[in-house]
Amino acid sequence: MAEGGYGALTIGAVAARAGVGKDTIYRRWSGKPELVYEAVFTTADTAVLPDTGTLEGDLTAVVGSLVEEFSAPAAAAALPGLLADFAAVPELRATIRTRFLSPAKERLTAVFDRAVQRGESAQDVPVDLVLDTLAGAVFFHLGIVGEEPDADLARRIAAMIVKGIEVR
Amino acid sequence: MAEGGYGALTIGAVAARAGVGKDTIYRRWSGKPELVYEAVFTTADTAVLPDTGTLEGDLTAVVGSLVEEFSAPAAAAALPGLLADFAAVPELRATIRTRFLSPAKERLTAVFDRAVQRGESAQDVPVDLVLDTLAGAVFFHLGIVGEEPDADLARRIAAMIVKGIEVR
Amino acid sequence: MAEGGYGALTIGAVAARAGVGKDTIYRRWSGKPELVYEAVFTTADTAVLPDTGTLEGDLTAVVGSLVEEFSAPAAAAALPGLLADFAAVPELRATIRTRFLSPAKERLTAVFDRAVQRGESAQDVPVDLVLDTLAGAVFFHLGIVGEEPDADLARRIAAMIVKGIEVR
Amino acid sequence: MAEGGYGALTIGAVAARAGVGKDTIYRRWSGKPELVYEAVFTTADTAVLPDTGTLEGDLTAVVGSLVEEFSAPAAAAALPGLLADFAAVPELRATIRTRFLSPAKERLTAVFDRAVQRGESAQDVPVDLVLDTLAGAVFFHLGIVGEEPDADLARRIAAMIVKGIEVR
DNA sequence: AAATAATCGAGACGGTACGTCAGGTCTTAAA
DNA sequence: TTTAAGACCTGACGTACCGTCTCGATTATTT
Repeated sequence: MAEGGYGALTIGAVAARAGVGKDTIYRRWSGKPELVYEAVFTTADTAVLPDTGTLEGDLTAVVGSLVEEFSAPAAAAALPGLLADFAAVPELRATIRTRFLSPAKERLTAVFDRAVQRGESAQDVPVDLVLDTLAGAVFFHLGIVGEEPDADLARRIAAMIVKGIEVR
Repeated sequence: MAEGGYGALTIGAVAARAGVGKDTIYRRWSGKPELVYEAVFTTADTAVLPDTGTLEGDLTAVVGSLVEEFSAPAAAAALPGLLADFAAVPELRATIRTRFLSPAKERLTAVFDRAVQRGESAQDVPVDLVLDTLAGAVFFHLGIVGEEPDADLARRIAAMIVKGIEVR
Repeated sequence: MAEGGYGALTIGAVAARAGVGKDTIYRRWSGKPELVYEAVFTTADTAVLPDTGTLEGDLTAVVGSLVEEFSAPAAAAALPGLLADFAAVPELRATIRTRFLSPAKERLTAVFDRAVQRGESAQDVPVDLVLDTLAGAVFFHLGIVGEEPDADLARRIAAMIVKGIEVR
Repeated sequence: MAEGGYGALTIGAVAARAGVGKDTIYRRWSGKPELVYEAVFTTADTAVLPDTGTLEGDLTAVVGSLVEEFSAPAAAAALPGLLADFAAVPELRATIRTRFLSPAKERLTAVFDRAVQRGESAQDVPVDLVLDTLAGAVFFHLGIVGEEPDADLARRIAAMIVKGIEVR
């Protein structure tokens, strides 16, 4: 992944470098997308997000973890091609949210629960849409356009969006 | 594009269906990405955006045009693979903003100019980041996750983001 | 063998159908050629050839037994590929005469002994060459060209050759 | 062919050594059997057989040309596997006589015509059966059993068979 | 009767070849 | 000069079998 990117990675080369037959790869993964996904995005991020006390602070932390996830070298190289391959197959497409966003969704839900209790947020926040927006922003900015992972990025994106959620 | 998606479209098939030699294709386009880009995203959207009088209204209109652009059948089928191919080559990657977002950027700039004059918005709005966020949200929601193009989507995304820009 | 021929027969399929592990096959036979040979050509033909009283009659009986051996369904399906595999390995090639022709050779030797005693044949008949010719004729006619096993075939081949051996 | 035999010859290796893509091979030949056949057995043997004046002499010449054809290094290495592959496919099997024996058949027919005119042979000689016998003898002796091509072989086989054809 | 050894089925494994496909370049003959 | 047609080299694909190997489970043998 790091050497040539998603497109240049071939099952045959992976097998050869692993000292393994191609069959052994195909026995465990159905193809390149599954293999790369598992290799790159399975380091379960179990760190508990801090309770910063404000919606904006919490949201910045969530976006920060997305930035971290999407800007890791292997991930950045893999993401566009990987998502394209998933999106090309209806069955795989349906799993994208779960695969890439389920930890973020849990965190986001917790963040909103706290915000509701503090009275900062309404109860009917459309979590999936917010998540798509956050992830889309990070993915497009880093993965597609290829901007460097600005240290301040998470804060700026979070700030932009938090206002639309807060109860004024 | 519409029949099999970006992955299933081959230069050979395009040439054959066009009753043309492959060379004739390569004489005009450097490869599949350029060909598909020009075929799908070149219907210059020249419609002038209405001046709705409010930042939120104007922004909704901009996001609406993005939704329209990204959810056209051929575009939705092409986008993920197309962006992945562009993103895989540094030279092409640098052109993504221009290619896909330049009309939207013009509009967005105009919208912000008006908002500044109305006192709704500060002068230093980071247009590119806002644009990445809007485009990312729309692309991820429609192109990747594959949600149907909700009629209300543009308004909801715009509403979410406009608050972060408005001067309170 | 009967279902798909020698080429379509795989050790794995044999093992599976036998409800046996592949190792169990390899523990008993060194590979496909040995396995098929033993399965198809080991039904020891112990029938004693009749003493017809003439060289031609005896020879017809010998050729007849060759025809019978080579035209059994499994044998006809196996022979070309089997012989090719044997012929490809020098050590196995050396065993072909013994494996496939030793019963016929015994009979042929006996037939010639009787013919010499009757004065029908010289003493220095080149048994191996005659045998190669008889076997080659039968194998080529049935196994390769694939002619149906004509009931009269043995007599016609024997008649053709007996004249060259008889003392005139 | 000469280096590893029919079994060790692969389309990929042929293509590589020829500096050619595999597709180019498959575009011209349907597979290994056709490729090897054309490479090894297409050097049309156009030499006119001499009219020796006797059936035995003529027949020796015909068998001699078969011996020559089947004992050329590439041919000897190819024949068993090649015939096995042809014999395994009904459509190809039907072509074996034509492919390998048609020049010999022409010669044999001419030889018999002359023999009939000289009164040495009956008119109803079963040419195909004689040819199968001659070819089978040569093939089995050289190709399968692997005997060295004895200089005298053609004469001995011809002598054995001519008697069965001659009118006595 | 318990401990040990041998044998087995299942099938994973590293290899190698298969035949197909698309990419992008090239050659040819006709327009 | 440009074109349609398609051959060409390259390299990856996903599949099939090879013969070896490692597993447990099941028998047999020994203690």
